[in-house]
Parts: sequence; structure tokens; C-alpha cells
Amino acid sequence: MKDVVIDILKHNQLSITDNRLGILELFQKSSKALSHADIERLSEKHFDRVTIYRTLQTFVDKGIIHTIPTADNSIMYALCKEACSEGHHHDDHVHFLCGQCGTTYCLDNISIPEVNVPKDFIVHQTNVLVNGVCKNCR
Amino acid sequence: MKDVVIDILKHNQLSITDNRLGILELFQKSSKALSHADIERLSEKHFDRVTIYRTLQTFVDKGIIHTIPTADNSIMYALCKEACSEGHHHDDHVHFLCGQCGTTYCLDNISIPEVNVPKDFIVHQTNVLVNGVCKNCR
DNA sequence: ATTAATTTTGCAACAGCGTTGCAAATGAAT
DNA sequence: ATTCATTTGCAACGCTGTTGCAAAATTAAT
Repeated sequence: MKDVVIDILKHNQLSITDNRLGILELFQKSSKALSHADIERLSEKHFDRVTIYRTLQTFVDKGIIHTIPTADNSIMYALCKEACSEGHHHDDHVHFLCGQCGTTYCLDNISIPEVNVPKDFIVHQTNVLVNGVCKNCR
Repeated sequence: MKDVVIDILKHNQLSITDNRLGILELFQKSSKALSHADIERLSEKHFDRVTIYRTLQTFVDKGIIHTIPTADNSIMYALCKEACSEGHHHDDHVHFLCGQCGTTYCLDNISIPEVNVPKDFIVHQTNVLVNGVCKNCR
């Protein structure tokens, strides 16, 4: 477990620190997307708010995690799949937000349908955010 | 123009105030989605920040405008189409965010494709957010 | 294994967004 | 015109996210 996390950091030329190990392990353990507040709450050791922000930003820059746009306007983070590389994210899956428990899921298996935009618009990325009730809350 | 705006307010049992008239006119005039900051900047008369927040919230509650989830985590607002009624939004269209100029468009004509989620999840609403470059910036 | 160079962390301070309570001002109704 | 309900502005607050800088930890090199 810890080995996997260390490998990820090394692959991305990041030095190994308690903070990064801890946060990355949280993502590994969680099937859900996490907010900054979640991470602050779930961390065993206490890390400074600023450190957590900077770590999340670093992970996003490296393509280790990605952000998810949410309707309630809080930033959620989730692990990227192997296809993600620095700068270019391929998180072409659907995100599901449960209105009951507030959990955000990455539905990795469900690919994003093609969306037709006017032909004078150029598409870079498409996000699909589904709101509803998850399997645990119904 | 002003008549239309007054009608909308009356239909929603809202009293007619300068603030509401002004903000609603901004939305009528704009083909783009507006942020709180946009509204504060565009208003001819100066309205208090708090008043603008409350007005936007009121309009959202009444189904006059809807919010748009954005990748950069700022709340954008846009006019709802006629199908929207109090509490239940049918903004089943695609939102397009231009990475160059930051403009958010409602692509009203383009309907949202059906998304297959696991069968133990219940879908209430689907948001599609397309990032790219708009016709003016390419 | 020590030391030097680089990176990361924690603290303090700050700006921006959004909310709440309350008193004054405005709009609606008689 | 007066009354009642609603809306507005102000002050204050909490939360989120950022920046600068010095201390601590990590990496690299001897």
C-alpha cells in the first residue's frame, strides 16, 4: 500500500514527505472524491491548511488527482486513472453527486457521450455531472 | 423591455424594486451567464453586495435563473427558460465555458444526451459542462 | 555519515466570497 | 395617508484559498 504511494510520488519526481504520503493514501483508501475539508478531517497527523492546499495543487499539476466541478461550488478531488499525465487529463468519465449524503463518485466505467456544440466552438474537455441519489441513500 | 421584467416579477409574487428590475434587466440583455461580480460591476446604480446575493438567491428559488457548475469553481447564473418553475429546474441544456475569455454560454438548443449510470443510482438532473474556445476567441 | 543545497512545511497575514442579525427604508394594501 | 410586510444597507463574521518568509525536512554529494 505504502509502496504504491511511494512509487507514484517517485514517478512524478516528488520528494517523499509525510504529508504527501498521508494525503495520497487517503485517496487510495477512498472510493469517493474528497474535499479539502475532508482531507483535513481524515488526516491522522495534523497538517497545516496551507500545506494541504499546496499538496493538492501539486498533485493536480502532476496529473495524480483531478478536480470535479460541483453544483454546490465546492472543489472535489479524486484520483486520476493511469491515462492521466502531467498537464493533460483524460478524466473522461461521469461524476455523480448524491444529494442526500453529498458524496461524489467517479463512475469510471461510463464514458462521456459525444456532445454536439455549434461548429464554430472548439471543444477541449467535456464534464458530465449527474445529480441524484446514490445506492446507499435510496 | 421593462414591461417584460415587471411581468416576470409579478408572476413570481415578488415586489417590484429597483434592485430586482436592474438585475433582471442585466440578464435579459446578456446572452452570457453572469457572476455575482459581473452584476456588481454592470449595475448602473450601486447595490449592496448582500442585496445582490439575496436577490440572486430569490431568483434561483423562484426558478427565474439557474446556477451553472464551473470548473474554476465560481458560481455563474443564467436565465431559465419558460419550462422552469419554482423548485424544479429543467435546464437540460449544455453549458459551454470559454477558456480564453471566460464566458459561459447556455447552449439552449443542444439537449443533454442520456447517461447510463449504475442501476442502483437514481438520476435527478444531469449537467453537461463543455470547456473549450468560443466563436469569438478562436 | 556529514554536510551542503534544495524543497517542503508552518505560521502569520491577507483578500475574496458568501452569510446572518438588525435597524432603516421602501413597496403594497387599505 | 397610514399601516403592515417586505426589502435594503450596514456591520460583523466565518470559511476558503493565497502569498511571503523563516524554520524544518528531504535530497544529493562528498
